[in-house]
Amino acid sequence: MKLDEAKTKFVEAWGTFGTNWGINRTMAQIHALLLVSNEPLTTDQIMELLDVSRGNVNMNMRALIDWGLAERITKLGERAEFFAGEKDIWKVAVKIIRERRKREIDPLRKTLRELKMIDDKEQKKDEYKTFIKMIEDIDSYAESMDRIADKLTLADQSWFYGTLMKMIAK
Amino acid sequence: MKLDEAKTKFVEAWGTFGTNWGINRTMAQIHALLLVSNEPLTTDQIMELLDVSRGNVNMNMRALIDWGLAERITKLGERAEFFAGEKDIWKVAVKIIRERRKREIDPLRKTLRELKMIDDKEQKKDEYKTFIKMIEDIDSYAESMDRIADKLTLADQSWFYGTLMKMIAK
DNA sequence: CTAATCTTTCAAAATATTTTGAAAGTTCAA
DNA sequence: TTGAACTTTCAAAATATTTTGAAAGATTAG
Repeated sequence: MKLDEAKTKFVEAWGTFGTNWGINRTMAQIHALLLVSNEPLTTDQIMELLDVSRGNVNMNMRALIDWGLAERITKLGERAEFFAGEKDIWKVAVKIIRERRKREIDPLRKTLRELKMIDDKEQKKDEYKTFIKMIEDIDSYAESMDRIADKLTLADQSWFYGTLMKMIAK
Repeated sequence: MKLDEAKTKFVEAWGTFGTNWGINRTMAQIHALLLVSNEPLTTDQIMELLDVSRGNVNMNMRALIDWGLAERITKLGERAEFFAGEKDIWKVAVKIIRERRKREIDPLRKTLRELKMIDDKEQKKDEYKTFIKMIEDIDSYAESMDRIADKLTLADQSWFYGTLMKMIAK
């Protein structure tokens, strides 16, 4: 396989994987494109390379910037904006974890807290106890995941690959 | 809030969260319904309670059984099949992790392996080195996640809440 | 065997999500 | 100012996913 071919395949594949973890295809493809590009790219270049519309690039670039996965670059003497991708895979991973946590864990825990507010008079029932036990089990698990996500997010790479992975080792 | 009200809210909420982690709404709602039901339910009961079609219940029940989140129950003297949900939240979590790993990590690593097969003559280029470095960084991170998922999946609850969480503790 | 009861399938319909593209908005050099 | 170059917005179109429901397939009691 040629290098360029591999890069193209990478962009396509990253787009597909993105959809598996809640990132839309174009957003993931733009991100992949920035990852394999040596130079920052303009909106027009991205439109051309991915064959998508201007609006699509614009919206998804904003999302990428919002996630911290891309940044705007202005070049002196150039009118158009350029975009560069975060190339440090560790940082990319941390940012993705952060967003997923925000979308997947936080709202879950919020809802669980609300569900615990049940009328006093019903609290004698066995059925109540079973229900609350389940809610609390879920929340306890969610809390653990939250802590793990937090730790991973703040940790540095060497703690992760060293200390943590040694502990996890088979 | 009344207990029944809370249960209904839980079913609705679980449906919404499901979609955030790649499970469709009905599948997650059926799962939630089984979680809050004291007795196993029939297809007709689920149709009635969730107000969805027979085909929908049937397809999503199969998926739940496939994931190991529900099981078929036959009652002596009853013609219809009943379904019960896995109530142990720890086991539920383990099964969800297993499926997500299968969908999110395995195919990624497979693709990355394929992308490394680049023509010899291009391997001198700096551009090649940068690309391969990135692919390997991603794979190394994916491998770590894979190991963590594996460990979590095989671990027992006490190791998770005890040993691991102590290590992660802030 | 037959009919009643229950389960499964899948093409078509409904719904949800993503993408387009043209118009409006902004910025800046002249 | 003006207008060229660029960015943003968002309603409508395209696409993807989920759901329906009726028909076909199984199973069992009689």
